[in-house]
Amino acid sequence: MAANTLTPVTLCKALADDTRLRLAVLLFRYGELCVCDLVEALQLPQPTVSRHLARLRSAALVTDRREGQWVHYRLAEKLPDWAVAVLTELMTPASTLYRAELKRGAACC
Amino acid sequence: MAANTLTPVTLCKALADDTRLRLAVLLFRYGELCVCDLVEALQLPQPTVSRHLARLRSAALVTDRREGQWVHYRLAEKLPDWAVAVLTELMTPASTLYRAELKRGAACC
DNA sequence: TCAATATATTCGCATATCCGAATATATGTA
DNA sequence: TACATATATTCGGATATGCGAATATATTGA
Repeated sequence: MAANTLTPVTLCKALADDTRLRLAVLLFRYGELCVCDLVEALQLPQPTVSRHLARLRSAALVTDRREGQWVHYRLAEKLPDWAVAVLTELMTPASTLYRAELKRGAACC
Repeated sequence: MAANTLTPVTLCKALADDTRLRLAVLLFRYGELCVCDLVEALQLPQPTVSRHLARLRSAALVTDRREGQWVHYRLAEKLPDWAVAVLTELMTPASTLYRAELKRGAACC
């Protein structure tokens, strides 16, 4: 998957899936999270989460950072202002819909 | 295509295509437009435009109104606030990208 | 080096999406 | 009624997407 420039359509495609939007909600709210946190929060198979994270990464929406055996994901720092604004506007309705919460106590890393 | 409730993912899917985003930009900017205006503005085959308008309609993002032989489309009036906000934030980058303009003089209706 | 843990990738399949081409439907007018 | 214009739908094929299952890779620690 080639790294894309973030355009409005690229962003919409990236968020046009429940799993990826839930991931975006979690990263937006919690900042940086490792894959195991996200797997735990979404209650989905790890390969599924990894594949969707790869999509978000190839859309230039998130970046990853390896730290030992863990890989931490976060929203890209260089996101254009409009992208941050769109994400911000999506957060409230998406959060209401998904009620995604991290079980911080059960964190694996 | 069954009429959907507008959710964040539904909205993103609806806008996750260049043609549909361009249609949304035009309707956002100009209010109400007939299909022939949109066909002229986008320089795309009429069936293509109609199909994408149908997608926007089934996403509950636009409504149509027949007036004689013309069908006028506009953004739905009952859009949730968050959807209007998302659209608003997408307008500037999308307009810059597409530079979609209506040739009002050549309007067909 | 071997085993355990965390993460990513590949494969095969079902379904969705997009498009061009052709056709169907609706309205207005002669 | 017949024809022209505006719009919608259908069809067939190419490509994209999402998923479960299996497997590969990377890191850590014994």
